[in-house]
Amino acid sequence: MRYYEQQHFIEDMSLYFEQMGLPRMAGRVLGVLLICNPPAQSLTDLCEILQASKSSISTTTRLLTEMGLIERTPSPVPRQVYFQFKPGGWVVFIRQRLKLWVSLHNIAEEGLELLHDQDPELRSRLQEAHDMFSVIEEELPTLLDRVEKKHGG
Amino acid sequence: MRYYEQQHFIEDMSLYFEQMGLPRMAGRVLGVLLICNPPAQSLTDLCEILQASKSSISTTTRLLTEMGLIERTPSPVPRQVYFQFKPGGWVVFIRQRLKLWVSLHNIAEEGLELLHDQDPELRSRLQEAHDMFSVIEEELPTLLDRVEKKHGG
DNA sequence: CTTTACGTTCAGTATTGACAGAACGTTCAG
DNA sequence: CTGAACGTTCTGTCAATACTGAACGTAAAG
Repeated sequence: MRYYEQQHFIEDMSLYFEQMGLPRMAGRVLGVLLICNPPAQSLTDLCEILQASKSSISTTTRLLTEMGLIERTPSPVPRQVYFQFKPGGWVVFIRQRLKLWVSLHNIAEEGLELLHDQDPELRSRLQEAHDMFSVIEEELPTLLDRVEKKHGG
Repeated sequence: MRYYEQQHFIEDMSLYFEQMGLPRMAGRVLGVLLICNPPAQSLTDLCEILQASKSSISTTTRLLTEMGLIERTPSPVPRQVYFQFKPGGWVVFIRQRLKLWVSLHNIAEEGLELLHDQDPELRSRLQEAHDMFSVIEEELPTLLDRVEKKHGG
């Protein structure tokens, strides 16, 4: 029976989201939408599959939509909202996380201003962060563009 | 007065850690250890500066030590434990976060196994994740090595 | 026009986890 | 040997938040 393996996958996604500081339910919903067949599921379907309330599924789908990981699809049934994984969603997702990473870039600058008249040895603590995120901020987007093109083309 | 700007910096670090799904206190302690002079502070000092309890500072320093962001230093005073920012800590930190990112790589593989007999169109949802993290996992470490050498050498 | 099914939003509940306080062990000073 | 200062660990408490249930609005069906 494949059911338990599917459940396991969904649980892993849940755990992943938790470690990223995101709601577990978002991981579970995304987990379903990554392995389900057909790929589009209605909100009611998701409630059924995950044994969760309409409200939590509704708010979760909204979150995932804002994150660019899922999208609404034309519904085959009137009055039902269908969702599916959004192609290219992973790149958007990582771009957002990257943005979070490099926000430390600004904080490091803020700190360096505080230490502007201090010994370079003291400033190195923050200089290190500043330099690293400069490199990452510069290089990673092009790296992601490469991935994007590979998939899109 | 520079006090308020320092407080602002510490609060920004706190917020940053929160967004990364880490304890705020860890951000605050690190914030202090990034701008303090002298760079090494005792646990008692940190309690004083942050107006926090010994217990929370103690657990937080342990966490930050495990994360490779701070380290204990030889104490100038007996029976007191001194901490400072650990040179190269930022790279270690990002390496750990990267590890978290690419753990999705394994989850994607797990999912692809579930869909091994399915249509490629269905598998593309996970294939996209798998490919992206492959690239990141391959390229980012060398990028970080570059940063490390720049600073270390 | 009425009823029903669906999704959204709001208020309430439960759970998680961050932090404080207390108790303990250890080490230095007197 | 006694006492005090320090750090760690354990337990309890409080706050944040994820999730549920109920009320509401809406649109289709009969």
